[in-house]
Amino acid sequence: VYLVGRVDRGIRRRLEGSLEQFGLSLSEFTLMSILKRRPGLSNAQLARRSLITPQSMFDVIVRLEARDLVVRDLAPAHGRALSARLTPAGKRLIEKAERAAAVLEDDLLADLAEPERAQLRQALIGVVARLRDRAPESNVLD
Amino acid sequence: VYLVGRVDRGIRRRLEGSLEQFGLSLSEFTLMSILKRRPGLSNAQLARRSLITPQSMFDVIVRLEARDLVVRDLAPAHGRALSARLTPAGKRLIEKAERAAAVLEDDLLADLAEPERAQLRQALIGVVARLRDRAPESNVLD
DNA sequence: CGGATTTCAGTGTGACTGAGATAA
DNA sequence: CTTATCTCAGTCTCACTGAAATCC
Repeated sequence: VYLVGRVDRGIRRRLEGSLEQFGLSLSEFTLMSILKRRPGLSNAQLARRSLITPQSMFDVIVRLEARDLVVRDLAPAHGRALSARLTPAGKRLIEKAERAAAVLEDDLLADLAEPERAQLRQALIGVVARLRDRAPESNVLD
Repeated sequence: VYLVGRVDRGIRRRLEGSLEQFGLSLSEFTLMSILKRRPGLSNAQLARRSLITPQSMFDVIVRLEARDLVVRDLAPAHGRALSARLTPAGKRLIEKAERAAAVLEDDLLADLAEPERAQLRQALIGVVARLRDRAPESNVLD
């Protein structure tokens, strides 16, 4: 249980150090990284995906919007929901940042061969799924 | 990379909720859990093990000391270092808290059979080791 | 003196809860 | 009316940096 905590704190410090050259915090990096793969998600959807509250996610989005790395427009036919996506500048920045992150990840996983890496990834994805299942307001569709 | 972050945030919320019945924060729980297995470690040693600064660890220890869950005495022949250990009350409390944590962990790993669990554990331990290697002041001996 | 440790003090980020406005 | 969203405001815990004192 707290092995995950230690790994997270360690990665956090390392990755934060590596991301500051891009002016990105870890939460900003994470958000942009999700948005790159799933453009068009709303704030509420992003929050559920990341297992944080919509209010917390909102802070992150606002900061990135102010820097013109993210834009939002009204989601097609869906209440007040705002659909978020990366701007061209945002895309360029996340590409560079992800390359730095990949270097770090590769270093941390140096002891593991490819099949084991995939297995680790799968195991973690499984745990995330379980965490979301058990969440107070689970919304599997997002 | 950020899979770990998501898992950690999810576990954090869940575990914090489950630990508050014991009046323990997650960092307090983690410290006591380490101390149970490795009694006699100093503040600086505990900090290195947990990948946080000695100042941060200090805050946690002070709180637990005030509640008589942890005591410290001068380490045998080693400068100013104070050797920390659990009090009987501390031992009783961590036993109960760990049982609650085990239930949660079991639930999260429900999809994985025992060999895969062991493999996941080993992979994470490997990453922690790598993180400590790369740390600014690595002290492998602790 | 130098290195490791403990301790005190101040800071700040990132998440949280609570409350209000708007839209289907 | 209910539900989901977005938004604003305030709070708080945790770890951080900086600095000082102590001990081989």
